[in-house]
Amino acid sequence: MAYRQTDKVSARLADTRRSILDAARDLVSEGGFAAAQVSEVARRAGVATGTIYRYFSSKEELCRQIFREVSSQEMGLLATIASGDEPARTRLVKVLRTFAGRAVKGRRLAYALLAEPVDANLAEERAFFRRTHAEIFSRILEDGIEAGELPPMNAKIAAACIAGAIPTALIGPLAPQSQDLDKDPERIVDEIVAFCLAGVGVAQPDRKARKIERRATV
Amino acid sequence: MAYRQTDKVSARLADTRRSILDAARDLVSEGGFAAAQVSEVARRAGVATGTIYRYFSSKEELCRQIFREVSSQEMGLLATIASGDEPARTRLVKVLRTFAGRAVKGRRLAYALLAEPVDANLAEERAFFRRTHAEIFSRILEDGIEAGELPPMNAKIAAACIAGAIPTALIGPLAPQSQDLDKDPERIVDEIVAFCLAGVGVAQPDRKARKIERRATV
DNA sequence: TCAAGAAATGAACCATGGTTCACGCCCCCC
DNA sequence: GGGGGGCGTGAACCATGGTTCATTTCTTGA
Repeated sequence: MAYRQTDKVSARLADTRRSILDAARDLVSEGGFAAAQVSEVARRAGVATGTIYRYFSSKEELCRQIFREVSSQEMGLLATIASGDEPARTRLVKVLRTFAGRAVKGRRLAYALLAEPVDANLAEERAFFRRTHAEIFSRILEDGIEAGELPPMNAKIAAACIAGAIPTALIGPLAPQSQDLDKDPERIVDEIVAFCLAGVGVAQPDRKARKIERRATV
Repeated sequence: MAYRQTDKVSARLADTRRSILDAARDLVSEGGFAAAQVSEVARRAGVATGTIYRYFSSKEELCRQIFREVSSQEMGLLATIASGDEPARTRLVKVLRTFAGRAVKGRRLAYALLAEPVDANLAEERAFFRRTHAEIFSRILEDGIEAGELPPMNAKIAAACIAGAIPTALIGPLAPQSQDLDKDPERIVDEIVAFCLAGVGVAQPDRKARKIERRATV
């Protein structure tokens, strides 16, 4: 025996792994998963193509990691708001505004996570991500129905509608022009959230009330 | 000069073209665009692979044709309802129920048209399709707002929300189990349409009224 | 310093699936 | 019926992009 991994080395390995993940994530948030070609990731991370395969068994696994890292961060944010002890309607407004607001800010990334064409394996990961969204929405709705804050409805279906409406109205061919989104994102987010709230039977607050609630979100 | 295309020949050519298109469309509605590989289309149509290229300059063009044929049929259906002279709210209900109803019935095809990963060129075609949908919705909404049947809102954004909510709630990972959709499609369609109507400020009709309107849709 | 083994390398490899093309056949007109 | 095409064929070709692996370059303990 003449070689055993020392701390210094394993730290360097961890660094390399990290820099590969970072490179991949950057590429994804710039140009979607399509831009994250193995050789390009390697170039960015400053390693050889083959090196990627010492850290990830396949491109698919690398992409999956990226997906998990990014999406779990987003979901954590929403889950925290959702599990607060405020009234359901308040939590609902905050969650929707946060979801929409973050999608606007990180449009390219949101596109990659929610809408970009990906292959079957990544699609699974995405399905999980979206289902978690829907579950967060639907749990709040159920709370609200139980508490009499919201009218009775099929919460799962309403949640799916919300999870479809918000990204569609913000990303992709039905979204407003990108420049308009940058110019006045709040107005557009307001409008979309208003649609969803009305959809689940929340009477619209007037503009002044809206402004107050707005402060409470990311 | 010793050859000029005769009627018999051009009829045969048209037939072949048609059978290629049919084969491709069948494959798409069975397994999405992914299943429509050139060699497979050729096999189904009973011609050689190379023959496809005597009728279509590329696979992309073939797919585009399929897309147009199928989607223009769907859009025509909606456009007809939309341009009727009934009150905006009635037209809206009919259009939404038709859109949702057809998506449920032809789920695989709807998936291919609306959600399946496709490459950039087909994505353009899809964008057109979806924009047309949104335009149909938004025109009705504008009519309704103008007539005082609907509250003021940004019709374009609301239309995008609708165009996102309905497919998301019916197709893909957030849709109910396929067997549940088959068991009682109407109930689910009702629920989704109710969400969208509420979203644009239409007070919910009670169940009896709904049943009457239901008869009026495809 | 040296041997043993891990880590890194990147050019070659391979799988997939669209596209081409040299050839044979059929159709038209003289 | 013969010649000048267009039409049909399908095996070969090619482009893309992920994956491998023989080789080289560290690292480590003796």
